Amino acid sequence: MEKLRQHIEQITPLTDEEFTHIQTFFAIKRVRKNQFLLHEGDEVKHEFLVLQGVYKVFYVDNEGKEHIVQFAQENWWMTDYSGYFKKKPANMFVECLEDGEVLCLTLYGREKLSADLHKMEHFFRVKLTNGYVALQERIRILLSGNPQQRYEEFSKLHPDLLQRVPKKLIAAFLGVSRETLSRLSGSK
Amino acid sequence: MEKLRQHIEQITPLTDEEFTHIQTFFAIKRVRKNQFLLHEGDEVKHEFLVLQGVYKVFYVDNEGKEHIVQFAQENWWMTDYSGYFKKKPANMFVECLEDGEVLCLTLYGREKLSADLHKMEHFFRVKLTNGYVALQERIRILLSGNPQQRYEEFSKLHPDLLQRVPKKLIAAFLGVSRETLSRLSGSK
DNA sequence: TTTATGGTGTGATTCAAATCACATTACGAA
DNA sequence: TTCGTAATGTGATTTGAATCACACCATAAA
Repeated sequence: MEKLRQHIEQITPLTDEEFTHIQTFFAIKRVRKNQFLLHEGDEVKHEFLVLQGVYKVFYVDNEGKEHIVQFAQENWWMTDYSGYFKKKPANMFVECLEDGEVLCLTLYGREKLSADLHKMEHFFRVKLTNGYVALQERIRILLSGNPQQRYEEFSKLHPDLLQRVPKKLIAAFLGVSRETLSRLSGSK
Repeated sequence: MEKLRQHIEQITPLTDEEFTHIQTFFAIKRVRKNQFLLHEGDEVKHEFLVLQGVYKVFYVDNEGKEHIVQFAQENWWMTDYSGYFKKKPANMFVECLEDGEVLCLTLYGREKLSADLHKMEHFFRVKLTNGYVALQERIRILLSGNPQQRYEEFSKLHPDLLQRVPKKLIAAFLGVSRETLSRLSGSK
C-alpha cells in the first residue's frame, strides 16, 4: 500500500489519517500471466491500479479480430471504463501479460472517496485530465498516421512497452496487421 | 449566464453566492461563421463552453489534409486540450461553422474554481469522465470499423450533427475520404 | 532430447478505399 | 438574375495494406 500512497502523493499530499481512510477502499490482488481480470459480459466491478506487471485491455470485433484499447503497466489505471462508469456489462477483456499485482477500486469507493475528500476528487480529476489528453493524442495518430508513423509515435511514447509486449499485440493496438508491422520495423 | 448555471446544475446544485463567484471566471464571446477561436501556434488561453452554434476542432497534417478531432455544439466543451492543459502552443484550430456564442474559461480560472469549490472540482471531474468514455468509444470505432460502420455509429450518436455540418467534414471526422463517404450514405 | 506452441519474417495475391477527374447541384454575393 | 464558390455524386484508376501461405526460430513443457 505504500506504493498507493506514493502514487497519490505525486498529485496531492496526504495526512496519515487521510491515507488510512483511503486505504480501506482498495483491495490488493495478485495476478498471473494469462489470467483475466475482466471478461466481456461481466459486471465491471473494479477499476485497477497496476502495482506490477503488464496488462492489455481489448475487445473482439464481429470478425473475431482482437483490438487493444489500452496497455497498462506500473502506476497506470485501467478497466473497461465505459462499463465501469455506466454500470453496463463489459464489452472488453482485461488480461495479464506478465505476473504482477493490482489494486482494485469499486465505483462506489471512487465516488465515496471523491465526496469525502476534496483532495481525492482533485486527484481523480488530474488523472482524468491526463488520460483525456492522451486519448485525444491517440485519436490524432489514428486519424492521420500511416502504419509507419503510428509505429514511430508509439516507439517514442512507450519504448518500454516495445520491449515488454509481443509485436503482434502492438499491431493490434495500432490498428495495423501483424505482417505490415513486421515489415515496418525492419525498414527502420 | 443563466445557461451556464443550468449547465452546471445538471451535475450539482449551486447556491446564489456560489454561482455569483463562478460567473466571474467566464467571459462571453459572440462568434461568427468561419471565425477562428484558436489558430495553430497560438497560446491556448481558453477552453470554450458552447452556448450556441457549431464548431470544429481540427488540425492539418503534413500532407495538408484536415482532420477533425472534435465537433462541438450547445453545451459541449472544446479546445485543444493538449495545448491548454500542458500550456503548449496549439497544434489545432477551432473554427466556427454556424454563428453563435461561447463562454471562455482560462486554465487559471478552471483550477481556481476547482480549488475554491469542491462542487466545481466535482463538476469538472464528471465532465471529464464522460469525455473520457466518449473518446475511448471513438477509438474503438476507429480501430475496428470500416467506413460503413463508422458512418452508422456516427449517425446513431449524432443525428443532429449529420444535419448541421457538411458531409465532407463528417468524412474528415471519421477518417474516411469524402468520396467514400458519399458512396456509403447512398447505399443506406 | 524431442515436441509443441507462439512469435516473427517475408513473398505472392487480393481487395477496399484513396485518389484522380469530372459532372451536377445548391447557395450566397454582386 | 447571374456569377462564383462550395458541396456533392459518380466513374475509372491506382495503391497501400490486408490477407493468405509459408518458413524459421525461439521458448517451454514432456
